[in-house]
Amino acid sequence: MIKVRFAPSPTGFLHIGGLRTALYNYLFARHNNGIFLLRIEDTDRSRFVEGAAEGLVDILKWAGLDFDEGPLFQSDRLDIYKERVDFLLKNGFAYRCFCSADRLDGMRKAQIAKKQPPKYDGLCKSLSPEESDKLAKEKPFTVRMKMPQEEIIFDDAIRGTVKFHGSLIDDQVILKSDGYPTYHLANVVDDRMMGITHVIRGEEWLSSTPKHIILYRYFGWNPPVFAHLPLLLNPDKSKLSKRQGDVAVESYKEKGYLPEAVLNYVLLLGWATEDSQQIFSKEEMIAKFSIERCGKSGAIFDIQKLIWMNGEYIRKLPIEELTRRAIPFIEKAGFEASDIGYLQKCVFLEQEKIKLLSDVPHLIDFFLKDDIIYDKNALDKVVKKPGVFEILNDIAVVYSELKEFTEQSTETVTREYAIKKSLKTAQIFHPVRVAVSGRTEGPSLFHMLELLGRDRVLKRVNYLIGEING
RNA sequence: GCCGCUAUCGUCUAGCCCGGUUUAGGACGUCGCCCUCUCAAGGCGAAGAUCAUGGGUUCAAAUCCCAUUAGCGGCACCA
Repeated sequence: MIKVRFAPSPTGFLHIGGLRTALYNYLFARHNNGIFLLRIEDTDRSRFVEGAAEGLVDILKWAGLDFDEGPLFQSDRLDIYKERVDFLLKNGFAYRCFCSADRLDGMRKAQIAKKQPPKYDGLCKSLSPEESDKLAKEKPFTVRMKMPQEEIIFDDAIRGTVKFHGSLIDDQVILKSDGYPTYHLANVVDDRMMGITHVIRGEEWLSSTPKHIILYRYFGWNPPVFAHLPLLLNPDKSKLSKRQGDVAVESYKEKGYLPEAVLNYVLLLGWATEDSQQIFSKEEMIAKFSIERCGKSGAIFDIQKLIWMNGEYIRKLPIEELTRRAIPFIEKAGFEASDIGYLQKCVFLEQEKIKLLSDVPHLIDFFLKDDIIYDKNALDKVVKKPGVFEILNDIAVVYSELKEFTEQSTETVTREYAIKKSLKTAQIFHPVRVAVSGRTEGPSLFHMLELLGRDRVLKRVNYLIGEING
């Protein structure tokens, strides 16, 4: 039975790169009818952020990456790690280290200054068991694993065979002086005890993997399959970071990206099909995903393509659904959103123009409020032209004489008026558009007029006539 | 500094494992044309890649081999 996990630490919001890792794990599990587990790696008390774990669960839910087990918290499992550390200590695979943080720090700085690799000098390694036991009662200590001085070779499902030499790797701290395990220990122990078969994680873990391999060996366990995903990059090719744009999935949600689009976009950052398919339903993702087709090189996060993709998904959404999702944004902009039927009509007229849900309030605001703002540019370009005053006056009369004020009837009489006056239709359409909406761009004119209704249309046209006069 | 990973259009990538079907394919973006009451959307088209560089192997290399370079990642009592 295939089993994978997503194992974030609760130190803040979910990173967009983390979302991709979670997605790949999720897809791999679903594709293989396996299990997807969520584990919260909260072993660093100094970086713990209140509410972060809940936030992680919420945003995963928003993204639709439902997990089958968890969330499991490492802080609930301290006894288990402690027991494993004792095992290592007893078998000589690890030793207590009583060096102070100051000593370690000074040593590291000196090594770096001498252009040497920063590495623990092994001072406490030579302590006898008796000395170690005695000191342990007096001083705080950490526990370090012993790195064997040999070549460590492992297979990565994405990168193939990878080799490191143990002599170059530090005797890693696996238990901190506060009694909490470090990532390396907790990760290995949990993956084993939770039955994880495939570890799919970011490339930043590749060089730690030999430590994990050795821990598995010390415990007498078979390691899982490792797959290290390429990193997500800033436009300058450095590891994607806060400084150069949004990395929190939460902020994409707030900006009005659809989870389907974010997932689909992130899917393509490091994975592709042979035919370079771009748009995937979730079912297709699950059906087609495979680790073998993951790329090896880092991918720059291109917001332009995400925006395009979001537009694609928005255009495909049924109008009821689109409106439902847009309502929080409409309300946030200060508009009343109780008349769903009316909002649906407004949103429908603008659907093909929406890139982000947060665009919606602005796109439809002239349907929702009376004191519309006339765009300066629109006034200059369209209204301040000779003949506009007369046209608007005539049109107001024509519209007021209409029996029924509909898309069809308004179009018919407007075109008739154009012929009668030997005007190009655009000479009438444009000023009317500006008069009723305040701007030059918008939905097709007559759909807009019908939705606005005669009263509002006449009121706005007459208002503009007054403005031209004044 | 040491270790490791990576390297195809501006960006995401296909092709590479199993050399010839590649005038290196698709997508975003850009530009042009069409449609059109505007903006979009849509349709059509264009520009854009000496396949990091240099050597081999071969009748033939983006594809195989070697070296080099560059970029990135890791080297915490962070994950």
